[in-house]
Amino acid sequence: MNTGSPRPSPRQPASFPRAVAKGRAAGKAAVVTLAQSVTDALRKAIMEGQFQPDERLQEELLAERLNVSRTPIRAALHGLTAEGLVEYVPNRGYSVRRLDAGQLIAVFDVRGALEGVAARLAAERGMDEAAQAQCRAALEEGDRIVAKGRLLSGDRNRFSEVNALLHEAVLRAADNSMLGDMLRVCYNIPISSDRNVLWRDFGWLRRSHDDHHRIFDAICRREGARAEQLMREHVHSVKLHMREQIEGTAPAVRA
Amino acid sequence: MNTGSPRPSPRQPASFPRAVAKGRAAGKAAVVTLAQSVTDALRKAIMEGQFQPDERLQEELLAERLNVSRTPIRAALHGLTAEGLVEYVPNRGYSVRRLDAGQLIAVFDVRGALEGVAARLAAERGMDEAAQAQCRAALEEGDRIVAKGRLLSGDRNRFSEVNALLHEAVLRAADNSMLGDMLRVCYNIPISSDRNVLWRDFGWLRRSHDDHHRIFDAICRREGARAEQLMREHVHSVKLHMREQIEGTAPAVRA
DNA sequence: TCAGGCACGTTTGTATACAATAACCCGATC
DNA sequence: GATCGGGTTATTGTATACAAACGTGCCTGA
Repeated sequence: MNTGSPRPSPRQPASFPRAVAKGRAAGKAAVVTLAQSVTDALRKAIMEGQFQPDERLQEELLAERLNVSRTPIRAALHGLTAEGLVEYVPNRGYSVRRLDAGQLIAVFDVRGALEGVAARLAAERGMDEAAQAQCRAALEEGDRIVAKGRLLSGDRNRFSEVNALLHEAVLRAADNSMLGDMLRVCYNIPISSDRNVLWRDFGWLRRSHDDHHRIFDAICRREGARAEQLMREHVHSVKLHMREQIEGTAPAVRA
Repeated sequence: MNTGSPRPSPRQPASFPRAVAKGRAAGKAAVVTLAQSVTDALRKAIMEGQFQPDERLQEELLAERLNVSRTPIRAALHGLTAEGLVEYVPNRGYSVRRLDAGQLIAVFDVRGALEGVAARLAAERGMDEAAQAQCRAALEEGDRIVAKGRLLSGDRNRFSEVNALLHEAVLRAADNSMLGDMLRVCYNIPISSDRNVLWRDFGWLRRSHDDHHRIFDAICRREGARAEQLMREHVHSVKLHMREQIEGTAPAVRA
């Protein structure tokens, strides 16, 4: 191998919203390829609403902004299309997918069905010790939040995390990779993600937390049908809550 | 792992389209881009079993075989990864996804949930005239097949088509694009596709057809819960049937 | 004035060249 | 004899050049 020739490799860590972490510059080398970094960066940008719905995502423009070539951009857009965040028309390119309120709500029907099955499978298969421990810890954390009787400042985010931990534990216990893949798609829909639920109504939060307790109980008792039923109702209530929010606060849905 | 020679490429997929239809030369102009043609060709090849599970899909090799460059190949492989047909490891490339019997069966749990919701939504929303007509035509076709009292030669394929038409009509009536996307993924799993169900057991075929009648009836009566219940049981019976086949005929599942 | 068409520019689609990473082979060393 | 290390090779990752397709605006002609 000739090690003599100078190689101009003028790639700089670009900044889009942030820099696409490439190389092993910052901490973890978790991200292996540029295409993945770009995918993550774009996903984040879209989820954060940095692009308008229906806004065109021109390859060259994005490439320029992220200081990479069009190749990883294309790969990322392709992937995001599969994730449902982006739309694609042959010879016309990519654009941010617009989801009207109806479609958004419709996602919850899918989520309800999938998470319901996950709960049932978790109950039928049984949770291992680690998953049970994770659930118990999450539930206790939730208990502490609810016990305060009102919503303090940081509690919303913490309850979101608690919520995520529980659903994730159920999903893992279900041991069905396809289920996981599909639910990930649901979570990636910007607004339908639980992370975006405004846990501002304390009463509703408490009810939601109670759902969690009952779902965990059903799973531990190996009552599959009940677990499924509870989980579906749980997600359904999120759907209703979300619909209220959408219909109430008009411009909140810019997706 | 490598038994013998360092580069084992002794096994060539017997036949493979020598070249994908480039441009709009052949027949339909339905396919617009090469990448899509390649995706379709590869999907078909994988579904037909022209590649072994876990077999590596090397970009250059495929490019050579299909007479295109690596670029559309990469796009196709990326897409097929999202579809669940292909696995990807960074810096290692793509390979045909191996699904063990368990995972295969697990797909039906997902399908059951999704199609169940589709049936419920179809019932709640109501079917338009066109969809109803499609269903009626399909059901009558099925009636004719069942009326014969036994399975004639071409009937298996025709019943598969009837089956597909019905499920598709329900899906369209559900009017939930995400549901459609996800079910498409399920259908693409090689063996789990209904098209691969061996409709050899006439009694089972008749029962399946009867399910179809009842599901359609429930949808027409706008009985959402019943439609969902019936559809889930319908898919569940396919799952059981499939499991029997897998466990019975050993080598049928080379997955 | 308006319709049609042609030319141009922009943007995507594909091919190819090059860089980087991971597997492999072989030899050296403990 | 087994393991570690360097060098080699095969294969993927990225960049870039070029071709094709679509949209646009101007020009022409009736």
